[in-house]
Amino acid sequence: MRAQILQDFNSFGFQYDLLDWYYENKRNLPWRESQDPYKVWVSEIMLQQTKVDTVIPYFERFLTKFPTVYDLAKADEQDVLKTWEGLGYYSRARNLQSAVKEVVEKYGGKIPDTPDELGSLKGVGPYTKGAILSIAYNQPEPAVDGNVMRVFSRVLKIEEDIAKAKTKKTFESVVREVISKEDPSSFNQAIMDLGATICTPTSPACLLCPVQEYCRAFAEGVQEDLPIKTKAKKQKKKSYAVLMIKDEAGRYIIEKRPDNGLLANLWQFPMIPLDEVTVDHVSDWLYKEYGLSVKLGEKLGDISHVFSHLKWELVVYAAVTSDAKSEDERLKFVDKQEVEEYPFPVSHQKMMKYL
DNA sequence: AACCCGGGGTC
DNA sequence: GACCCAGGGTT
Repeated sequence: MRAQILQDFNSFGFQYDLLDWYYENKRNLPWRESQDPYKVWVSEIMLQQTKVDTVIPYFERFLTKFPTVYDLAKADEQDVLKTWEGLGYYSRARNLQSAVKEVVEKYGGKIPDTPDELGSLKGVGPYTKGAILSIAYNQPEPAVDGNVMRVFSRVLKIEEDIAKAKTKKTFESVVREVISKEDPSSFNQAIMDLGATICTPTSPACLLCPVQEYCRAFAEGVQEDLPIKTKAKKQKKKSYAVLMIKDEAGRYIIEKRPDNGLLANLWQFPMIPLDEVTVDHVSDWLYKEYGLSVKLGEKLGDISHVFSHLKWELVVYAAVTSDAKSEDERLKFVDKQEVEEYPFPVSHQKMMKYL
């Protein structure tokens, strides 16, 4: 079945030309300055669903703040989230720290180099496991991500839907056969560089491609039609009133989000779901939920924020309270300067201009 | 297998 | 807007 796909495919020629190109053209990236498994790990987590250019400054800051597994293991989670602020998918940061703690406690600080041990760490799935084993430990393991599926769907003209889990397994077995056994680290990184710079999603630069002669899609002129991927559904809309509540001492009220689900453990200005109450009952809702007495002020603005699976429509209001504290554990009264010490989602950073 | 989980860049 | 990105966890 799988052998069929690779029938008449010149794996050795492909490897040679790909690696030859990579050694001459590889990108200089901060996590490529060594093969330190910790740096490779951090970079791979940050790069999940995130472009290289976005990651670079975060990676530099993160490594400065948490240079070793020991530094990250002992860090305060809020501090870790603050360093991750703006990067998105915040569970990545929490899972990473949790896994690093396990590495320190269970493996004496040495990052495992076996598929089973590595794959059992929180946040380390099939892709990241393969990436660390190949890039840091030179093992011929597949690391199949979007780039790999795009490149090989074209080179081998694979027309299965890459959104399906089964298709990903097909690519894993393909890579397992095609990967260079001499330099698997460079091979996997070469495919990623190729996918990012030449074999791009739209208008690939086939005329510059080092493996053009091996590409079945190019031979037939169908490279733009691959990979085949079913479309994502569009976002559900949710509306909230957001209150910038000021107390009589001039402090603002912020709220810690729950420790699971969307934007877990990040902070925000209190939000009132407008599918539950209308704007004129916002302070009633707030009193019921938090025991807080608030007087609604003027409207400050509208903010729209798109996530991968939902869309927030936020209406921001000023508000005042004569309460000076709250029994509710979630709430905190902080002055304007202090707000900056807490990790906020980007949607709420957009309202800081109203402070 | 389907859904949840961010944010930014591009066309 | 729609799509993409060095995916993983949960149900």
